[in-house]
Amino acid sequence: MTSGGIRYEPPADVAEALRVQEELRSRVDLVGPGPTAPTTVAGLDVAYAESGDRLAAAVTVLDAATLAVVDEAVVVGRPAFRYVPGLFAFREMPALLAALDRLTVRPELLVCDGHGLAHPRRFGLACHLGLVTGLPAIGVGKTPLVGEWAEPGPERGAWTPLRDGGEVVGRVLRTRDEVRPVFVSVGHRMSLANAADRVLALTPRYRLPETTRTADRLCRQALAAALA
DNA sequence: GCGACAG
DNA sequence: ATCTTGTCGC
Repeated sequence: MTSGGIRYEPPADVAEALRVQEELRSRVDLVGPGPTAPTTVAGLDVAYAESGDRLAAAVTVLDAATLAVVDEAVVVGRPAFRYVPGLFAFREMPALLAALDRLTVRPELLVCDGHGLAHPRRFGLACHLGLVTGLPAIGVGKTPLVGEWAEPGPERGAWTPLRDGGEVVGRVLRTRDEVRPVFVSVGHRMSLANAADRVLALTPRYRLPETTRTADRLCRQALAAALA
């Protein structure tokens, strides 16, 4: 049980969701620095049915050194909120927490498929998940939501700051040579530099972290099985 | 008012 | 997110 059996009620509407973000944002730990050599790292991802009314949320826990999957859990359910940019977390949170609850191993770090601080109100999915579970968390987005940046160098490891409203909210990080960069931001209890290091440690071969790749495969197959 | 907008 | 044809390359 990773979330400690945390209860999580989705908001009734957009106004309430905004109030919840406003209330929780101040409780995010932006100091970190978080684990530099974690033993286990979890990846979280969600797959949706084309009808849009069903989803599968998966969590995979990897041995941080070998990147082998040591635990996993997946739940099929319904989106808890309609998709609204900036309120994305409310959609997947209940299912992801349910999946986390089914883990046997409590991971030392959560790698989320979406942003953390790189969010219009500095409270993206990674912040929300980290805060609710109490675990260190980072966000790895495939496309930007907010901010401006300069193109990082072409080699793996190159990065540039992602800035929004004058503040650095993340890093645009190249995880593979000559491949489109990813957007890394702090979720909870992590420093930005450590978050970027952890992402590089999870991307020995592909653009996206192994954690999100394994979670992605798991939720897709679970959704297909559930719909069959 | 118009366009942008994680997954 | 999901749909979707072809295409380039290991």
